[in-house]
Amino acid sequence: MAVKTICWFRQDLRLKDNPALSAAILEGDTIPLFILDDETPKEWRFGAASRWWLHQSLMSLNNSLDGNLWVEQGNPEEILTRILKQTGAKSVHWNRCYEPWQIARDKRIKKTLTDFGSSVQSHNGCLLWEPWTTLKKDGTPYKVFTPFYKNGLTVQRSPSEPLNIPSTCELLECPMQDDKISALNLLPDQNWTRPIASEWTPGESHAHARLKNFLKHGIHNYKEGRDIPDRSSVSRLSPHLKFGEISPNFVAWQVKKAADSEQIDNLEAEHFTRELIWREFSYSLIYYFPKMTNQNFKRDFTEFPWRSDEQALKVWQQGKTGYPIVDAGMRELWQTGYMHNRVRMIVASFLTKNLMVHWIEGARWFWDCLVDADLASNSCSWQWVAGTGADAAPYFRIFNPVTQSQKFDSNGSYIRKFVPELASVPIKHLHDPSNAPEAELLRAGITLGIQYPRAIVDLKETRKRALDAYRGMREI
DNA sequence: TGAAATGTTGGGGCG
DNA sequence: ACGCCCCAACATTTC
Repeated sequence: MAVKTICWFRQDLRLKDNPALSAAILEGDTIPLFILDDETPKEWRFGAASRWWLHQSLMSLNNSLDGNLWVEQGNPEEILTRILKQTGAKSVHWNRCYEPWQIARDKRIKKTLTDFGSSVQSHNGCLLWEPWTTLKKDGTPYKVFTPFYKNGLTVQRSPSEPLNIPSTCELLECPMQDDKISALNLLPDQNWTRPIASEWTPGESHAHARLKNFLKHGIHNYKEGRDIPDRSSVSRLSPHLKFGEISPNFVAWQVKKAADSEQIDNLEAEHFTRELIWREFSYSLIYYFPKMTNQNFKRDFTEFPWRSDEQALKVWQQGKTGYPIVDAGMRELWQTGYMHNRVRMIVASFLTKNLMVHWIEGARWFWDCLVDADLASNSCSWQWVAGTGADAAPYFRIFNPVTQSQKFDSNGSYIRKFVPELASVPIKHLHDPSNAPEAELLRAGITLGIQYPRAIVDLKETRKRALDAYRGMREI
């Protein structure tokens, strides 16, 4: 009788370049398993957009596996033990996860399964460089990005030839019904009005298509174009990476290949790779500083007088701040489950500095809305903007949403797309309608406070307020 | 992967 | 021709 083994899929919903899957298949008849984990801490359960994505991604994976994906919901420790018993499988493979609660969970499961007599092998399918390989010479983790990046490029492993989709895919037939994925209840209810589905197609093949398209078009102007929210110069691979529909190794490998063969410019390739390494840096940070997800990395911010302003938070969430670039970003997020990176920085600066609301509130809202919500990237990036993080922007670096808007959405097309009520406002006043002459707005069909809100705060005043608070905190 | 305040320079208008 | 002022353009400092 053939050896049976389990490949436990978690955040690696793909066949290509999947070390755990390849290892399992090499070992014997493989049971591809996904578990919707009951143990995920409540505050980090997926929001509706991510659940929608997960549903689609599982359907796609199941399809690639000829309908043989085993799908379960509950406590993975019990489920794995049960399946081992039930099938007589003798080993389990998975790709490592790095969130603090996942590490604790996996450690426990490994012990239980080993005690049970099964072998357990974990693999690296989610990162280029695992945290324990990126330490400084003195054995401590990097807290600054640039040295992390530079050292990494010279010392860490280069992307390796991606693993192929196992061709001799011996899968154990799944005994369950077809609607097992639907039974997870990941899809939203009837009131769902967000046009996420028209914006995105989850799944491994679309992840590959997106990368291919990016390497053909977007990357050629990446260095400049990545800051223009209305231009398609960014890869938009983030949700695919988050669910592991594509591996960072595969992405880095393709970029390197294209650069080596001079299909793309070296400089553009570097800038894009740099962003991939930011992701690695974030993973290293939460691995060594697991409290980053809930607490300021910089301890001197402990006493910072964040304002608890429910009303302001709500207005920000709804995209009704009266600053068009902020509102456009927040509405893009709500409607599409995504926000362009430049705009993420602008809205985050606005929330944490102009409104002086704690970054954790912003992180939670993003977590709820984003299809690419990733605990490491989300926590570290929020802390970066707020000035509380590792190698963060200094607190006094406060974005002016009007200036940023003029600079990066100079023709206003991003604003007009997501804040359609302002479509007829002439470009001269589009970035800051609250300071436009009443008559000009009226001609565009806008009365402030009716069709579009008046700015909720004064930029100059709130900037000063934030700086004073920052100074006050430092003097303690 | 800022912005505002302040400082410096240099050209042009003008008496 | 010269000094003076204005101010844009750029540089530096500060938050």
